[in-house]
Amino acid sequence: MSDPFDLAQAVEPVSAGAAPGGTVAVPPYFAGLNEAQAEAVAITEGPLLVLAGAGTGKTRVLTTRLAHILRSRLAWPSQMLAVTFTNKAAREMRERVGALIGAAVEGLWLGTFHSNAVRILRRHADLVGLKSDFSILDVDDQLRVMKQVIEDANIDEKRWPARALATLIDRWKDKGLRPDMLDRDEAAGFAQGRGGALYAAYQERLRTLNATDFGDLLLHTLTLFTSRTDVLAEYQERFRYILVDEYQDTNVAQYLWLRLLAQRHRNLCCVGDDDQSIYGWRGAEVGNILRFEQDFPGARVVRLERNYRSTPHILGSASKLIAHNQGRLGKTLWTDDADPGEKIVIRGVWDGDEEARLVGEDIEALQRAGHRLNAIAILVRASFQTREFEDRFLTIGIPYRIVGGLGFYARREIRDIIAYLRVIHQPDDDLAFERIINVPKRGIGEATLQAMHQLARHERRSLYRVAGTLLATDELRPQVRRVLGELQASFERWRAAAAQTALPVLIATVLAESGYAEMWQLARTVDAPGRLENLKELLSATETFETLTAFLDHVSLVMDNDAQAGGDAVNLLTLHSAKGLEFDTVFLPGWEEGLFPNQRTLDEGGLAALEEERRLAYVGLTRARQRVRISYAANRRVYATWQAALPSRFIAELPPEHAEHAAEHGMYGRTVRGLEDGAAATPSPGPSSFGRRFGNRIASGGAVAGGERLSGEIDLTPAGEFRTGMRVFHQKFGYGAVLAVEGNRLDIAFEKAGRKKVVDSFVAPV
DNA sequence: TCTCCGTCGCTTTTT
DNA sequence: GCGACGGAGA
Repeated sequence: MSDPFDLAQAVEPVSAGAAPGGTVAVPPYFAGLNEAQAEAVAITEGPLLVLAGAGTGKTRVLTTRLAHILRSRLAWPSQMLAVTFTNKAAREMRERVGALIGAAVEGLWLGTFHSNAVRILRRHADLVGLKSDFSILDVDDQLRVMKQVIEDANIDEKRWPARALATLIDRWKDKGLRPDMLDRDEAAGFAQGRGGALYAAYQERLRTLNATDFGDLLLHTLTLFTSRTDVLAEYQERFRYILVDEYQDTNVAQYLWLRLLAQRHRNLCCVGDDDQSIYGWRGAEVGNILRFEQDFPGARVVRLERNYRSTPHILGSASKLIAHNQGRLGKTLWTDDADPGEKIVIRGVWDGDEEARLVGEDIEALQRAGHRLNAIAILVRASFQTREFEDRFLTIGIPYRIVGGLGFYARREIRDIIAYLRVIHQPDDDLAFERIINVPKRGIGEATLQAMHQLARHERRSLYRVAGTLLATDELRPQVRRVLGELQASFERWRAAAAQTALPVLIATVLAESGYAEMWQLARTVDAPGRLENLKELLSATETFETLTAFLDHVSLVMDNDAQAGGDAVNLLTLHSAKGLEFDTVFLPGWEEGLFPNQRTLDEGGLAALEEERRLAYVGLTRARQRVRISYAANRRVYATWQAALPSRFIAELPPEHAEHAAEHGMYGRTVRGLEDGAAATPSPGPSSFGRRFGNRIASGGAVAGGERLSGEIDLTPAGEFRTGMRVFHQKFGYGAVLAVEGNRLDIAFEKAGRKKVVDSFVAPV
């Protein structure tokens, strides 16, 4: 692997600032901060790492710090950059800072890495080969492009799936690596050494689409900063103070990005907790936070260790557990709470059904004791685990909500209609156009699309434009031509209307005139009414947007999980999406070897992966304010078959003085006998099916399909070589003679098919 | 172009 | 055990 820090080496290290630090008078908003918190707020100058343990008042410190800098007139809002990972976190911060200092938050650069990057990139898009109205692809689009690239390279997509390539490329982008920066070993990682070439082809394709994916937003800004020092200098000068939340989750690209921006003023404050780094599998580098003091010489480190959230028993358990990890910066959470609270309860159960039943009973008991369901959460390792609980809760009538899951904008009907809007906004958005060209069904099928693609590639124009050309020919069947013509006419109409129509009205028009709404009205599936509901919801959600562009930007960046506020309900969510949240009562089911820690993760990532799993357990425990109930089942259904399972190793890492096994049900005992019946006697159910398949992919050799792609010769036909009288061949219409040439359109008398107008790229001279 | 059927593959997912 | 996807046939 090449040194991911190549880029950094081109950059001066951020040196120690002579930090004046501290403030003179103590402003009122310092009241109530503990000593460490106050320090984290007051040290405004120079690099600062705030190690904020779970429940130590991190958000409060962040917002107070922001307010403090603004109040002290150290910087104008427009000179501050505050970066979060989620839109939700950004929103919360904006609200809380707003509450502290009022309207001055206007002008603050507060947002996610991605939204801040877009803001910069739109201004300078031309410098990295994009137009400023570039579109931001979501994962689906990304995958579709990837498939095209793989297909174009004549690689068998079965053997080398687009998914895998996408992951590979994403990881490169996470590291800040452009195609030209890969070293040989890395580039050879896919389809017998063609990974690097495919990456380059993919980037090229995105450029012609005037599009970026998520990783590009950062990568392109990095390119911009390193290639144009004048632009970089402008932003370096502007951002006097930079604040970063959840620093343990930054990837290399983000690190480099921050490092470049912070270079001038050196006032970079990063807040994070190495023990809560759980996104390594997505390219996050715990190393960033571990290395902070080396990266930024002279950095100060403040530890927030006083916990205001959990009971001593919970804290004691969490601390003991996480102590099993190596390579931590080390913190010890403490609380001066005199009441130790309830011990953590650990329960072994027979199977998933019993587990769900038990949790259900507990919740009912809590409910009777006056606890609110909103304050109860069930945190699972994998989302499919929620199903058993849902089933049970439906049966016994406990209201619940799934937190996370498919976000509003990820739903099919919403994506479809957004595709319509994207085409209205940017007719050249091929991916969007392709998505809806036959939705609802118009009879425009694969064959038509194929022809359009061929022509589009040949003429280097978009599908939408090409459609216009084809409509003037006999290339398409009359039926298809009519329908496509109507569609295009509709788009022209909508586009003309877009400028002076309110967004909800525009969308309603599109829904009605495209037949899309009707499609769902006629559908007699169970989900149809819900989808129509969602579309209605979209209408009201768009009311607040001034322009179509503003809305589309919002959509690409804010794949918000609409906070299903609702009434009082139990929360079902994954451990990953629980980070940053807290609940009175937390249930942690499924603590079994193979499931948690997850076997596949272990297979792929070894010790580092195990430690990340442990951090996940730590995150789970520290979500709880008052009580934690852990459970493990002796038998777990994995896909079709029953697997025997052993308790998670993490259970043994919980200290008996803080965590106790509930009285034996006698149920778990049966397991052991069950085990002897010949099922796997090894601890983990996992490695059997999971890991192996991945191995196959690497082991098996040749791709290659090739040969059969039609019409290489047609693609190669140079333009303008047709003359009147020339004899030609057309795939569909057969042989004929050219009667007239009008630009790229030919008027041809075919021997069998009669007189037709066709596009020259579909015709070969003979 | 649509529909039916067999095969494959199965974790987490802030943007 | 289930859904997504691709190929074959109507």
